[in-house]
Amino acid sequence: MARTTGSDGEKTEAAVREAAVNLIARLGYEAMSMRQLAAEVGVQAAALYRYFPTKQDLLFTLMREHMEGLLQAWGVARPATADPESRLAAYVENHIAFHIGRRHATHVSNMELRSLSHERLTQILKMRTAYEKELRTILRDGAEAGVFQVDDTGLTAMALIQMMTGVIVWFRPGERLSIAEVTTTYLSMTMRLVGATISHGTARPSGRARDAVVL
Amino acid sequence: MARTTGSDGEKTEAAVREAAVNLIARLGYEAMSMRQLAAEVGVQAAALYRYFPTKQDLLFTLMREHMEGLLQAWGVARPATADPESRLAAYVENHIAFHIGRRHATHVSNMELRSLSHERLTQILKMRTAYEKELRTILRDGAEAGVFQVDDTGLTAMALIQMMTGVIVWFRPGERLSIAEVTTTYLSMTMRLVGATISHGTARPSGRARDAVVL
DNA sequence: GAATTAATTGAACGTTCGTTTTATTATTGC
DNA sequence: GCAATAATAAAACGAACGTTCAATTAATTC
Repeated sequence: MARTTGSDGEKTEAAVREAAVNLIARLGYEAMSMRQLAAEVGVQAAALYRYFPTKQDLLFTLMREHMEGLLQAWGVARPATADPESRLAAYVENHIAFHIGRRHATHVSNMELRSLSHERLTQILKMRTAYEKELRTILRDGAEAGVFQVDDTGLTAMALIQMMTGVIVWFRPGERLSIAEVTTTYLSMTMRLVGATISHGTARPSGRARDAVVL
Repeated sequence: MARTTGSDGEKTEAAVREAAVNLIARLGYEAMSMRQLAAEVGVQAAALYRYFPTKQDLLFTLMREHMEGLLQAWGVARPATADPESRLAAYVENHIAFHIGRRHATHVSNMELRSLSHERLTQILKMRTAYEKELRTILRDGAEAGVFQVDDTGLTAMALIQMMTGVIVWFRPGERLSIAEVTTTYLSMTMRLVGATISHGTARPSGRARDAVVL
């Protein structure tokens, strides 16, 4: 046999991407074989090479598009406000929503970096650094404005991102907590962690509280 | 050739363990071949099977001993005090010190769980859960005593552990920050995150501050 | 110093891997 | 409906994989 009835390049490629994200997230990139992936799509292994020249090209494509999506999502969600607290809240909300919505892809992007060539690793890390820099800027602005109490901007940014991204490790949709509840709790924890004097969306308690949260 | 002069089973096994931790951390379990590991040790691949019956047995041994070490370290560091703040501080300090000291082993234990059989995965997760439960207990005690402000004990415990363990991703000994500095900063962030009314080791500011950090 | 045991080599086994090549069939454009 | 093109199957490639086995030599025991 050769071309099958109803076969369509676009649909096959989309099916390959989706199956690849799921399989790599579950088994790991090295452990997933091209034959396994092909079987999941309902196709022979050779057919995959019409869409991705090598296995690593497939991985890189998934990762690059994930990072592009993350940066784009933040570009849309980023508020016009100068207020650091609102910006931090928007960052947290966008980060959690995006990562919960794409748990598998996030897993792949975080866990399989070592399977990329040096050049491609650099490309992905560049995007990641750009995304993290956005958070550092917010933290620094907040610290300079006196609304955040931050010992070390870089370290705090890393701690926050690790904490937030960690959601995908234990969160399962439909279990005890809803996405909204999780987001609310993480927002509270974030605001306390950076020593914000008020919580986002709450009335300002007129000043006196600030010093109390200073370590 | 056969047995080499000066060969010693104990030394070889120790060398295999050390090389395996480093190689798996760098390349991943699936990507590391037994021949590669043997070469690193300076031995033929067949010699490895004198010490570990299969590749997965090797991985499991590394992980189990890592988790046992973590639980044991906490058993030693755990303070006799009932004071939740001191206990939390001890937990954070022990966690960070242990994980920075064994970055590679931690990497392996966190990233290669999916390469274990179901039965062995269960064993490792049981130990991990026991360790995490210690933190949840501290947080609950603190919340009940009114010295911590915690929305959700389980969620907060996960967030804290993700945050702290994340240190191994970016921390490199000898760079900008010392272990002591990192620990101090993480301790501050932790105490703020849980809404502790005072910081560990600082004089108590006589009460009035507590409400200020409530979200 | 002979017998036993410990430690390792070297070669081989069957399997699976990513990938390439060639042939074949479905779809599309004229 | 015929030519061109798109999408796949089927088979094969050499390389690498985890693992086993028999042979061999070093160290230990008596």
